[in-house]
Order: sequence, then structure tokens, then C-alpha cells
Amino acid sequence: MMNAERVLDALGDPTRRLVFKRLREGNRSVTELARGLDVSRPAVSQHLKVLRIAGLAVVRTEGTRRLYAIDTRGIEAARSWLDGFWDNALVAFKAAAEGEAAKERKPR
Amino acid sequence: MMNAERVLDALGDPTRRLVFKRLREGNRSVTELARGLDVSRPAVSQHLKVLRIAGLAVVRTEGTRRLYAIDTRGIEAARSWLDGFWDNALVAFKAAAEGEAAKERKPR
DNA sequence: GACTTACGTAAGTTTAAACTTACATGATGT
DNA sequence: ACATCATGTAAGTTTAAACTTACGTAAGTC
Repeated sequence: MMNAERVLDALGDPTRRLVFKRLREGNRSVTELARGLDVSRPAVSQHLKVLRIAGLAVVRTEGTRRLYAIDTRGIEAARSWLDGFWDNALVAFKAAAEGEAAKERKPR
Repeated sequence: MMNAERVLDALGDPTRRLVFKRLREGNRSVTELARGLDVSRPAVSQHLKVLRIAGLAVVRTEGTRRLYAIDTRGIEAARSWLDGFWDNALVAFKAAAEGEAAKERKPR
């Protein structure tokens, strides 16, 4: 089972999310992924390692290159984690919303 | 619309996730939430602010206390964001699988 | 009105992690 | 065998953000 919290840690960085988003384009090499991003190629390599360990990316070696792609297992893990809050939260939020509505609208 | 990336940034910290998880217990004051956690009460306050801005928590003032609860909007935003990868990921995976299949066909 | 409780925030410190440079490795081409 | 390409990782630096202490404020209590 994938560790959902590890996934959230992985997705908690903007640059890493950029790398992750570029994985949608299909199988990409590290150099390709680094192109356009304003961080160095080794930095991207490190981000990919984190994504891989989190279960958000898979890698396949092809010759001298390493092609990365999205791994759905990490996504699924994060989804389940979020869903765990859904039921409980809905009740609590409803109660809070009713409390807020009863009071005068007050920003901040 | 809630900013999904802001939600992910918010959930990217372990301590903040701990606070968030404690919100499941229902409406809790800052002092209550801080109890048990190994960070100071102001630290929890700061985490709650981040959660609130991200759309993961709502607050309701009751006398001198401020009761926090889970806000489902942030959760929903994160879910949608993740779902945006789901389809693409499947496509990429398919493409990868086909590439693999083409390779598999020859050797062995 | 003084005192307490509960809290948010400012200011400064500490720490974790993101990043860079430099280097080592393994595959491919000549 | 040598050169090149693509990459991962070690080591050290830099930076962002998590944290603490100190303070100010608003609501409740005596």
C-alpha cells in the first residue's frame, strides 16, 4: 500500500508539482523534463526520485535515457486519504456553516 | 473556486496534517488542538491560518474561543486536481504499455 | 475596573529541504 | 579503446517556512 502522507509531502512543493504536471505529456527523459523549468537538471532528478518513492512516477530505462511517466498508485493513495475526511468533514462543516449563517456576515 | 495547489501546499507539512486530522473530532478550539501536539499554541494558530486560507478549515467565534472545523471545499479542490491527472495518466500508461508490448513481441 | 482566558500576530531564530556544482557510472557510437 | 550522452548522487550552500517568545486585543469573570 502506498503511503498517502508521503504523496502529500511530495506534492507539497511547487517545482515538484511542475515536474509532475509535465509527466502528463507522456514518457519524458530527465533532460526533456528539465527543459523550460528554471531549475537545474540534477534538481529535476532529485524531484523525480521523490515522486518515484511516493508512488507518483514510474521509470523505464531505454538505452542511456530514463523515461518517466505518471504512476496512478500515488494519486489513488492521496484520493483515499482525502476521502477519509469527506464524511466526517461534511457533518462538521454543515454544523459550522449553520452557525455562521446565524451570525451576521463578518469578513476575516 | 478554491486553489488546489494552495491546498497541496497546506497539506505538505506533517504537523499541519496532524492539526487537520484533529479537526475530524469536530469543533475544537486552538488550545484543544494544540494539546498533545509537540508544538506551541501559536504554531498551531499559524497552521490553522494556512488551512483556513487554503479552504481546508472554517472558524466560528464562540465567546472568547474560536472553534475550527474541516472545510470540504479544500478537499474537493484537491480531489479535482488529482482527478485531472487520472485520465492523462491512464493514456500515458497505455502508450507506455504499448511501447513495452512492441518490445516484448520480439525477444525471448 | 481589574483580572483572566483564549487567541492572533510581529519579530527573530532555527531547521528542513530545495538547489547548485562537481563527480562517478553505464550505455551508445566511432 | 576513446569519446559522448544521459543520468544519479554526494557535498555543500542557500532559502523558505516552521517554530518560539513576546506582545496586543477582545470577550468573559469577579
